[in-house]
Amino acid sequence: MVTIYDIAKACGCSSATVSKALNNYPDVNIKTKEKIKKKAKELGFVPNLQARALSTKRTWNIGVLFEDKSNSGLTHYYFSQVLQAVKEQAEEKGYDITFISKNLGGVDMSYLEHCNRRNIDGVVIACIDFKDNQVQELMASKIPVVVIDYDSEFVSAIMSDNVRGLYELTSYLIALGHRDIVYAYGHEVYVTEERIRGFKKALDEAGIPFTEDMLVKSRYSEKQANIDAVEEILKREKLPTAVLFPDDYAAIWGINAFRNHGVKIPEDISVAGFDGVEIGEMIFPRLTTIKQNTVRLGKEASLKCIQLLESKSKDNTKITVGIELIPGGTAMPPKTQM
Amino acid sequence: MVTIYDIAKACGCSSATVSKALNNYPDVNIKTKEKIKKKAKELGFVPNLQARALSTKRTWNIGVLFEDKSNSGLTHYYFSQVLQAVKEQAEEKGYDITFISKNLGGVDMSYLEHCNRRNIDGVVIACIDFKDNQVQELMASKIPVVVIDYDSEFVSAIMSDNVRGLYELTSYLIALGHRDIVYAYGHEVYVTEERIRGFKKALDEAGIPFTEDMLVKSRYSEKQANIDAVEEILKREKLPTAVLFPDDYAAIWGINAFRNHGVKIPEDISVAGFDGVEIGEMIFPRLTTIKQNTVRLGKEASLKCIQLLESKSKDNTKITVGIELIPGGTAMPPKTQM
DNA sequence: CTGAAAGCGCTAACAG
DNA sequence: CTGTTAGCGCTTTCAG
Repeated sequence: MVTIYDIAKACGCSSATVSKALNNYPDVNIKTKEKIKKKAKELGFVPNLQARALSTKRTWNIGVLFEDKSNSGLTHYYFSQVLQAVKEQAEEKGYDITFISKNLGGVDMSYLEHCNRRNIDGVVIACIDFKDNQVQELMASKIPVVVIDYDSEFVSAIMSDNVRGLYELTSYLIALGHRDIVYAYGHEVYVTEERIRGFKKALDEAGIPFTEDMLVKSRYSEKQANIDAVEEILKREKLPTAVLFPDDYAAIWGINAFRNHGVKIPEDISVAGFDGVEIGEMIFPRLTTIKQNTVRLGKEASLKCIQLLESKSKDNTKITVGIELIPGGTAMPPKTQM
Repeated sequence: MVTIYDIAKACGCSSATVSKALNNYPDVNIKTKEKIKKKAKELGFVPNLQARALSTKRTWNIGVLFEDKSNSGLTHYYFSQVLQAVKEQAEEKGYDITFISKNLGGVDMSYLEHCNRRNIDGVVIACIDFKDNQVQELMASKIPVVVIDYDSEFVSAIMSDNVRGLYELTSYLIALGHRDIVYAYGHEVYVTEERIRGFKKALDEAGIPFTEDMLVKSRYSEKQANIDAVEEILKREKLPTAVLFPDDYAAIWGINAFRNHGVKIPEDISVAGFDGVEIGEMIFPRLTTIKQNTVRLGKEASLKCIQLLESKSKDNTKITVGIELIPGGTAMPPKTQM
């Protein structure tokens, strides 16, 4: 391993000058600077980030906290896209990503402790359960934090326009002629509340009275929970003409469950998802859904996090990212059975 | 931030003793050890890994190099599963993951340089293009390296039994009665060569003469390339009765392409994929495929990497992980048209 | 413009 | 069993 001392020796100057030259400080003779840089390249010098971090208190590392209840981790159809965007944007700015987890190495350790051990410069949080004590602890810490799809007084947040998402989707179905719509909603978290709000708003505007049976409890990203939801719905005397699922993944299994019971989609029941991930395009007919802008969500989160950590501050800026309705073949006008 | 000096002061001992106590060295009085540990917890001490790394030359960080030609990154249906397993296993052993990339922060930087900057302890490589100079450079470096699905004299490798995968899949189709089988193969890399070998072996054993038109060039994980492959096949005078695609993702778009041309799957043509990821279950009928054991691949890679880095060595152990045939509704006996 | 020196937080001989 | 000391590699005053 070649250090700045090796370069200093080779150039006949001090390590301080080498450091300054390599970091492009202005107060170093242009000639010596060039000489040092040349020599550094020649010797194959690679700066040691640990050493640098020790003296600068900057690791150029951004923590990413992502845990979902279904435990899909990196394989999550929706979040993997967001994470990819977070990562790409961070890398573009020179930061590496470190996943924050509990129980590292069998020792259990809080998220905050993990962050502090690694001295990450900031954290992006995208998880389902923001009520988790450890997540709260992290948000309340001195570390710059950006959350995705959560609303808090204390941290910066990037969010999808969830209210509008469900509002547009529901309005679209209503426009198709549906009135008996069921929303199989996901885990009871902030995002879900927002979506339910959008759902009700659309009904309200269309003059359709909201009744409790329009809401069925389900779960995000969980196959069985959605199959169960379908079975519950099928027990009803009067079936709805449209069912909205928590996400695209859920919708696909929901559709399959309906079909296994002989219910035709979209002929008998219209179905829609949420997220707009590629699996919605793989099935036939294409899934009607709301596309979330995962790339923007991720990039904005990274950028905001970097902005915060570079100014060593925290704030509670909110950035809302738009959504887009994607009509597909799974939602059609209801059969006129009158 | 509380340091070992703070603890030392509070306990009336030296920092050296604190360090030893906290690291469970045997040569420290059990009483003082307990006192120190208690005090450390009390003060909320969190060790600084950068500082430790600087003196121990161990960062407890494993690099993960993953680049595929389709640039899907973390959103790759197959690799995200492998990565998740690598990550989980690494974390269980106390290691964090760092993604290795080129062009960090706009500056272009080789994979090796990225590794050296971060002083990662070892690397797991799972990429398509092992011929890449930078990948080769990394494999040839002093850093312990484990590759997934590649064969090299110089590094340890974990691989799926690709030969057997295509052998079993092809044999299965032959057993169903197919003789006119086309393999739309992916990028021309090691894994592909292996699979083609398995394909030919199966034909050979069944006494079916191999002809060049049984092979069609396609690409892994790329929608358009596989649609193109389908279109090329459809131009033929005599259609095959079965088509094998590079992976499940490819197979799904292949099936859709066939259907868009009025070709019924599996009635007119049988189709199979490779990988065994969940999307194969989402479509109807379920995709016939070969399931790769992504969890084992990932875990073994992590474990091997850790074993190497802990012994500060490199070797060229090969571990082969089995595959499993998953019959699905996309492959049926061919229509008897005689 | 250059360099000496101290320090970031921790570990690792080596004495005692 | 405990403490002194010298680094690990880099940055950062502060003199010169």
